[in-house]
Amino acid sequence: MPELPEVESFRRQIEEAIRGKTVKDVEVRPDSIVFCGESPAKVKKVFLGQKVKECKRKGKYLWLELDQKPWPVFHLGMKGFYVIAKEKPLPSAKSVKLVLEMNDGTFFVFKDPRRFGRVFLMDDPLAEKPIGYLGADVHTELPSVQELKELIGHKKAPIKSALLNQETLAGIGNWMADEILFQSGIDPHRRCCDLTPIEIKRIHSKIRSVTTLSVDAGADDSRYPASWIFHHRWGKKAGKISTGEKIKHSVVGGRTTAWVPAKQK
DNA sequence: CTCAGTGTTCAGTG
DNA sequence: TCACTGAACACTGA
Repeated sequence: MPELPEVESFRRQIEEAIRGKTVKDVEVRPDSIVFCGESPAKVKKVFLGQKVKECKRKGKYLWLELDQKPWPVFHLGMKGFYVIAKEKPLPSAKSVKLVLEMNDGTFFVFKDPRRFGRVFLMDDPLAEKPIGYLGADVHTELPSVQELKELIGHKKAPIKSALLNQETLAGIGNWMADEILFQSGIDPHRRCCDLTPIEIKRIHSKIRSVTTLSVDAGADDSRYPASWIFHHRWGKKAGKISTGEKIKHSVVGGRTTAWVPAKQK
């Protein structure tokens, strides 16, 4: 689920559901991996009795600003998600990591079936380790074309790897990178330093449009334009885009990559 | 039964 | 030292 559009969409739902409310009860399901070694008791103490002032995001990280620090910072990993509910999850509910009961009876639930997600406790999320090293957020602080050129123009890595690198730009994941390069008409294997200024300009424009469109669609992929490769990239057998050209799959930047050789040079 | 996957980190290489 | 690559991590579903 979680690339920038999905995380931004969760952020908005979370603000809507629990902003300004106070945490009345906390259930932490012990998991030293997801909670980075913090004890359940400590995690519980961070939330209990605190008012949620804001829910913020940078790249794929999201955090709650509470009355007191430290603040909880979440990363959804590959399969993590949040649920806003009116009822408490049953003890038997699988992959639940954290449940917050707010003072109005709303429940905030964090689930992570694959345990690649993380919860960190931080005093200054924007300055500290993972988030502090992120590049500019492609939704809220997209660099100019010129800045993008300076950021990637000299790199020897494939353009797809550069787009996936969160220290270069924050928020793009596997499907977004493929979508951006598909719409830019650029082969994902191309080295950054071989791209022309015109091509970098095209990539810049598509970073903006793919991000904006998917965020505006609330990360509901059924609302993404029918022309997007997104709708066809997973059917690995005989995959074709809407105009009939064949989709090829290869590995770039360590990730499965879907691209259309007939359209991407 | 085996393998890939909407991600990140870290050891290893040049 | 730096840029880059590939494996490891944990678990589910095809």
